[in-house]
Amino acid sequence: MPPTPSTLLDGLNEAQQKAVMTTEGPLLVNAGPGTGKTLTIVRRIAWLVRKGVPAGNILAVTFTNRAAREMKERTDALLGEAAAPIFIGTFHLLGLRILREQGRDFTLLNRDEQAEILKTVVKSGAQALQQELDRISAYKNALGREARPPDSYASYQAALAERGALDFDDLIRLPVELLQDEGLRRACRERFTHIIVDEYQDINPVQERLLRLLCPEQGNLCAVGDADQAIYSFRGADPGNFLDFEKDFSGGRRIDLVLNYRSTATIVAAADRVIGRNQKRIAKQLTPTGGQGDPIVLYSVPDDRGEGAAIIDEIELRMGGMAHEAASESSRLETARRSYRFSDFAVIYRTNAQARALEDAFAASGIPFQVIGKPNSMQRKEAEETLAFLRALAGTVAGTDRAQLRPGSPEARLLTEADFFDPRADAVALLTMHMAKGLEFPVVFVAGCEDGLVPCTIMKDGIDLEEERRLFYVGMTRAKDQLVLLHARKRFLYGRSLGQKTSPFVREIPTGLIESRIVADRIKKEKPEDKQMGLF
DNA sequence: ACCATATACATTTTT
DNA sequence: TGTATATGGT
Repeated sequence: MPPTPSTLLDGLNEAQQKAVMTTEGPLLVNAGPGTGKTLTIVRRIAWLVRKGVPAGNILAVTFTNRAAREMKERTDALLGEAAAPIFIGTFHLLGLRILREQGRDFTLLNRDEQAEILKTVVKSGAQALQQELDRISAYKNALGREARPPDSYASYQAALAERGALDFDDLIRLPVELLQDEGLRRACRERFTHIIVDEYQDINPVQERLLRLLCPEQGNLCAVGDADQAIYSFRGADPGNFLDFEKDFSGGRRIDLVLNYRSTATIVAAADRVIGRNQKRIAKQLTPTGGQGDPIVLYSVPDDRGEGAAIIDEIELRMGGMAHEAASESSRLETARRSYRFSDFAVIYRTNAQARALEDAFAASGIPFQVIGKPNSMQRKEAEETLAFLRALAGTVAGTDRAQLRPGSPEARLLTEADFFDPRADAVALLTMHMAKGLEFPVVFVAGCEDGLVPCTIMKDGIDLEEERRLFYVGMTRAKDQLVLLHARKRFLYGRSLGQKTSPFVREIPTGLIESRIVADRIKKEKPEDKQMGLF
């Protein structure tokens, strides 16, 4: 029995209900971390259908396949067959569909193929090629805001055209060009009468333009997101679109989702205090619904090896290591008394370079772990082959329920490694703060909480301090039960010694919410046998 | 074509 | 400090 409109509001708080029921006109849903954003979007879609909006008129766009898939599965679960005509997908899939429907035929290039083609028109090393590709991408996404295209631009574009090829950026850029045609624009606007955009704070100028073309001035555009989690401006995303939404869409409404269902009150209070320091934001007070929980733990460790050791110690303690049970003071903690799986833990860091020392520590401990991120060049070929196979498989499987996907087709090419990541694998996740967005874990370790790394100023000065703070905020708010911050008093990174001071962001957390633990420097002349014994 | 050695240089990256 | 590319030799 399909749910009636009233059951679609069940279990939602007042703000969520409003976000579901405010179906006409521009609407900004300002949704803090853990506030039930996806639930709200899915109920809104179902609500629209139950209110009589033809399912084919609904457009829901996201940035990642993962988010799109989750949204699609949950919508299907609510609506069943009736959900089929709803477009739920990434910006790139939307662009691809528009191009296909307009009769455009093309092959879609992946990054390596782009580099191959660029290599035919400019002579430079692999690294320089990658940089040039980045510049080309930035230019395309800036939509002419950038004054001059990079030197190779014209010849690169000519080389693409010669081969009838498009790159990922073209999937958004070209539809924007096509939609300059008034007839097509009108047709699209009639088709998509209700638009929902997830992670709106991360849209770039071309994506914004595309939305403007698809949606009339006072149209039913529902922008969902959180300016406090805007972490991709270095890539051309413009959080100003989110902040200025109410100005840009006059008569638009705003609904704040502030009730956090994910984290303990301690974690919410700490994160809220930290992010409150930012100026460029829509102030909202994130409010916990859960219990107080344990204090945030701040470890001060001698160096990066000590950091790995402390993390492993804490994990073993929670996995019921008998050796720790009686000895450790930590067994008093609430989180120490619960039972965990390895996949309940995540180690989050600012730079990939930090992963190595942590990997070594995990490898030595025997705790299963997986580093989520870029494969190195050695693994890359292998990964690419596996990926091609999986894409082909996905093509045949998906092809059975929808004609949306053939092996090797451009649509299959939109799938990435992350889309085949098996979340059931019971292993500790090691990942960057960027990769962690949208995920949650019962226990989160944030490694490298030192000045220079959080915020990350070692590479470049003139960083965006507020974006760095948002990153740390994203990291903190991934934790459900327990947040553990680690600060190495000494760290070697890129051949430089750094990390004497604790991260200034950590110092913004009220002291009452933090419990400090200091691991002393190792005694200089420790016998090697003792160290070995200590591992077992 | 290959291997050894020099040297430059280093974040984050949804598709 | 490491890696990845550039170079110079064979």
